[in-house]
Amino acid sequence: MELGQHKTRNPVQKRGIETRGKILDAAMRLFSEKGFHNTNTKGIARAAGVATGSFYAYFKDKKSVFLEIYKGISHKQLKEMAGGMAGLDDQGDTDRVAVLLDALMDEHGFSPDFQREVSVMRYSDPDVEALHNSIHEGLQQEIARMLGTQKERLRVKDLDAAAFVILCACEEVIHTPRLITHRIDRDRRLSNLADMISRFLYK
Amino acid sequence: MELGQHKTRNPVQKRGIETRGKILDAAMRLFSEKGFHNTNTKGIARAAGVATGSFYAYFKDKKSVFLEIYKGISHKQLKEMAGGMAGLDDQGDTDRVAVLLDALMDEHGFSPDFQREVSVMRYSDPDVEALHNSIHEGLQQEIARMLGTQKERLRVKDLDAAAFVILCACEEVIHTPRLITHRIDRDRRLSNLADMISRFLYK
Amino acid sequence: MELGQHKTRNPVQKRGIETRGKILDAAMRLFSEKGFHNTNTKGIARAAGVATGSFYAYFKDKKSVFLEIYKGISHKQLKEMAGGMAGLDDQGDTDRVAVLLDALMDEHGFSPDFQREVSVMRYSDPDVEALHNSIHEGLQQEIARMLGTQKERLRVKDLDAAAFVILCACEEVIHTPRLITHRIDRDRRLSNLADMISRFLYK
Amino acid sequence: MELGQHKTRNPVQKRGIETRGKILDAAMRLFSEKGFHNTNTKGIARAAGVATGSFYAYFKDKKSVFLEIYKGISHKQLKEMAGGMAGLDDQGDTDRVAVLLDALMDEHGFSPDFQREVSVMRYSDPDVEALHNSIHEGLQQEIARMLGTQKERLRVKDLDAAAFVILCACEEVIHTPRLITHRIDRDRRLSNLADMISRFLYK
DNA sequence: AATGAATGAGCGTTCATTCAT
DNA sequence: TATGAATGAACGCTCATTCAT
Repeated sequence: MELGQHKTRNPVQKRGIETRGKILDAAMRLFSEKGFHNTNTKGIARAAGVATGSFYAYFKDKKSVFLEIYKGISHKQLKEMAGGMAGLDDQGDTDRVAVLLDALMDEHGFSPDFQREVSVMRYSDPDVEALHNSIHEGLQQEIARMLGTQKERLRVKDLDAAAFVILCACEEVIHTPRLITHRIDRDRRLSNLADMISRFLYK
Repeated sequence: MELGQHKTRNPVQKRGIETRGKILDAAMRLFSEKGFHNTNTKGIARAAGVATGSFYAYFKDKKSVFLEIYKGISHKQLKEMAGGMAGLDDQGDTDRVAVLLDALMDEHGFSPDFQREVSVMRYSDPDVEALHNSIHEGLQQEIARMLGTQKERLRVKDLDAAAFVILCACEEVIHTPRLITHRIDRDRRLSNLADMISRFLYK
Repeated sequence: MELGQHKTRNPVQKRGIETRGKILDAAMRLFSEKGFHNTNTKGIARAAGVATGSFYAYFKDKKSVFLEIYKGISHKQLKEMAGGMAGLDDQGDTDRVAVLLDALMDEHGFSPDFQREVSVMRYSDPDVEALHNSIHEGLQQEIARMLGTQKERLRVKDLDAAAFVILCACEEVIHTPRLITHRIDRDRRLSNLADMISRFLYK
Repeated sequence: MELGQHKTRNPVQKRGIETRGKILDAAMRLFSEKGFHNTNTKGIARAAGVATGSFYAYFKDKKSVFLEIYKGISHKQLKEMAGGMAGLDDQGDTDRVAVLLDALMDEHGFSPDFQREVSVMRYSDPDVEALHNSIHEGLQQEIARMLGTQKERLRVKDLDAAAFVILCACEEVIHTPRLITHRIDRDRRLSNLADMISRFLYK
């Protein structure tokens, strides 16, 4: 029906929808645990408790499951972010930054390992890249919009660019330490990040 | 003689050194263009204009070429960074940040796309991860050391944490736009980044 | 369910069992014709009329097919030998030796060329060696047991050692001429062998 | 000059002859230790202290070294056997059999592991097979000739067939236990073998 | 709709042999 | 003559995908 659905089944019955869901769950678990390239379709099918063939009945190929999982996550992410931001129009500046950081941490909180795999894939796959860019853009706009609500208190003028820089800083600060037990503990990292952003933004 | 050379040829003659170099160049080009997983050894050999067997005469396997390239790049990187920092002990604050950014941009300037591939691989390969972490640590210490020379002018106290946050911010701001023709142009990105760092660091 | 099946398919349906069988047949044919080292997995698959991948669906690797074929043959061998021996408890001495020779010839009769390949492999592969040794031991014990039923007629005392020597003599006499159209014809070879064994064993 | 020398160097100078010898020695050592298939030409050259290219200057290919080594060994073998047999024209029967066994044991004594590798190769390579057959034939004729010198004492008539059967029995009895620490010790094996042969041959 | 057996292109890697120096 | 770098066909094996049942 939809474009890009490529002959895959579009389940409307309860059973089909469940099967589809089981595959998505299994795939997400395996991608997160072992990475995209070390996960194979047979493994996903087995983990989902279905036959290999069923996998291809519901999904065009391995990558399309990956993209679909990512879409789902991002959707939740953006909604959560928007929700979080909405409630703080009358908060103090420091709180705002804290909420922003929380929301972004939570972004990864949903599924840090899967997010990591996205960071990997976005460089080697155009589709993942495109999707990632659009999510990034969405988050950035959300931040910019939030900044727009308190313009008079801000020292920055170029809200879009500021949002971009903040988002980048947050992402990397959040991502990097996942890899190692870092010499600098979490509190020091986050308080410095929050401090940097506050000073940057506010008069 | 180096450890971990695993039966590979260690060329001393001109011809051998050239071949080794041709393979490294080709590998770097292909890794950068298509990513590690989409590059195969046959392809590298072909691009280098040598036979498959020659690849394995000089390198243990695909990954070891990758690591060797990365080692070379990082070595240059750290030296350059240290050099750049050395000359600015009596510069003004803004200049310092500019020089830091330049050095880090240049870091990627060496081979932006390969760096990108490193970011990819560090998540899925422990050796790449370890090497990347040690480079990151080196850069961070270099920044912290530089900050230490002008303590009285700084508002931040935790120099290590500050260095970490700054480095992360820079890396992501520099990396991300490589992927897309970005809506926010380079100047806006960089001036905001510089501004953020300056406000963060200095009284 | 058997141990050592290493992720391989364990077919229960007719189709799968057939495929497995086709692969075993083809492998046996090729091993016999060209030897283990000159037979490759692609060749086995082609000869079996299946894809390379199917080979690896049913067998861990090339060697495991070899061992499985050998196991099958040996099993039949030992059973047949035991059967043949059972029926002759009241036979004359010459007949006994004749029956023994028949059973051992038949041993090879099952698949002389494959047996030859076993003789080859046992020297270079520990698993083949172990299996071969256990078969050899089994045959030897069978002979010793048979000898034990007519002790009073025998001139040999060390039944185990006698069984060993007889078995060796038979094996080599049977094996060797497979290689060439021998100058000494089969009847001369076998009658001398039988004569030697009889004189050795009986008063 | 000679046929089958295929463009290989035919050294007459001392240096060349030495090099050739070093290669033969190294090859023999490696073939014996690791088997033909697990020995590679690079390894032989390295062990011989010469360059890969030199290997091919003196030998057509890997197999031809193998054959040449085997030829050398067999030559010595046959001569030794003939020598041993010559001196015993007036010995008693038991002694004769003992001498024969000694000579054949010694056959393998020269280089048991290389002999083992011959047993392997003769099945898979026609050239090795042919050579092996001609050696076998030579040994057999030597035995038959020896038997011919004491006809009146023998009960066997078909000397050629008897020689064949004896040789086979000896070979296998000698070979087999190389593989395992045998349950039946050497003395029991050999005395039974000698007994069997004596009873077979003599009135 | 669901199964899982079958497919085969493609991978990383080895090594006997050749050839430029 | 001697070197050892270079060659490339061939290997064992994997796995995303298809298709007969």
